[in-house]
Amino acid sequence: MYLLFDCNNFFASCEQVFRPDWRHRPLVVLSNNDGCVVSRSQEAKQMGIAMGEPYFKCRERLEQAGGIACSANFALYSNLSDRIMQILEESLPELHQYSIDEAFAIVSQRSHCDWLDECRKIRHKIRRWTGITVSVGLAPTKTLAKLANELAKKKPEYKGVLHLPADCDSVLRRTPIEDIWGVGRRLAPRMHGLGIRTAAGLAAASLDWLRQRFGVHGERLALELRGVSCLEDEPVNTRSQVMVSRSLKEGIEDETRLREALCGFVEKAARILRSEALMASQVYVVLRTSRYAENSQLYAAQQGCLLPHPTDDTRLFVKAATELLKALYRPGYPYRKIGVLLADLQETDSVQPTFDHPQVAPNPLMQVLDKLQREGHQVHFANKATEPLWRCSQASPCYTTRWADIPEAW
DNA sequence: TCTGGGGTCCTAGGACCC
DNA sequence: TCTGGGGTCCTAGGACCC
Repeated sequence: MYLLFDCNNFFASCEQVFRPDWRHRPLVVLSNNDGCVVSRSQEAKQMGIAMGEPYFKCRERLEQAGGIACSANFALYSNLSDRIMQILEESLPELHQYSIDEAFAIVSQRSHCDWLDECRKIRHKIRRWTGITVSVGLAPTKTLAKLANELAKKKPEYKGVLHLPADCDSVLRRTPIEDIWGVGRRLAPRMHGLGIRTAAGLAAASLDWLRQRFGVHGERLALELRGVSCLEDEPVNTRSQVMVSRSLKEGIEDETRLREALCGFVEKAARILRSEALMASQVYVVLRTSRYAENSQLYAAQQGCLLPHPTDDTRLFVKAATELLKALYRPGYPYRKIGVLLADLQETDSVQPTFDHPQVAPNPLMQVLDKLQREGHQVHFANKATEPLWRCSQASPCYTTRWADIPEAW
């Protein structure tokens, strides 16, 4: 059986933990550049503010309702996430974190009633210890556990915990197809067109027919809904790419300013790479104007290159990225997004030496640089932009990760 | 005026191999 | 005139997720 723990309104809830005066009010957390709504309190949801909605479209409504908007504060969210995951790990035999705010546990042996009871206790503990409310779904497959979790969140009568057995046809009949995990904005209309409107309809469809039209993905969806588990248990533990990119607050045409922004992103990406003891042998640069620009002002391009050998040296990445930007850059466009992707990652330990590069080891200069930065020293490559080029107007303090920001109680 | 960032997996098609 | 069969690897693009 799978147990899925998922935090309610996670980013919004994190903000409310340290601001009791923000509870029971419409609150939204904004994406980078204060562009889109990425998390909403219950009250904001009730106002009809949609997930992913551009902030400028709901700003006035929110302000009129006395609501609050915060810029995303990932230092805070990651830290609270770590605390919650730690509680789960201590309480459960096999846990796989799936995202910043959810984790699957795989359990067996005891009855689902025992586990329901256990989940209620864990839920209570997380609430007491972190201030965050989680919902729990229990089911024989991950897809059903997702559905159980959604229902546990929405329907107060379940009090945050729900078990769905393999034969839950009556529930599936009431579940629209677009509410199923793995059915997105493309698949849903296609399925509707073929007469599949509910989860029950999908579960009942012929596997061969689904395979033909939707590939292995469609077949797996149906099996999972029937209670036959067919998704991977083991998450891929080493990532395959590191990306750092931002939308810029204003269109930038100047190549030098773009390069400075890019170099800052390369530096950050390389630091992430080293913090996970990885090396990369491919570098990509992406550059684009606003997606919403008129055709004559629209430009989007991406180009990559292969490095002579896997490395974790920021200087080599900067050199490659700078050359790629030179190749991609076309004058006359107001660029709104730039970023770097490090790919073809390998664990430093398992990189093969070659005749040209017999010594594979973390770059010592980079190690020193990382150490200095960890200690709070400001040491950077001189080609990096010094002013942030994106907006982040109203981030909350880092209550749990920065000494100066620790809240006072009196 | 204003529209995020960072991932994964699958598939089809091309290049190449014996 | 007639031109196989069975593979692997890589990449781009499309779909999904939070």
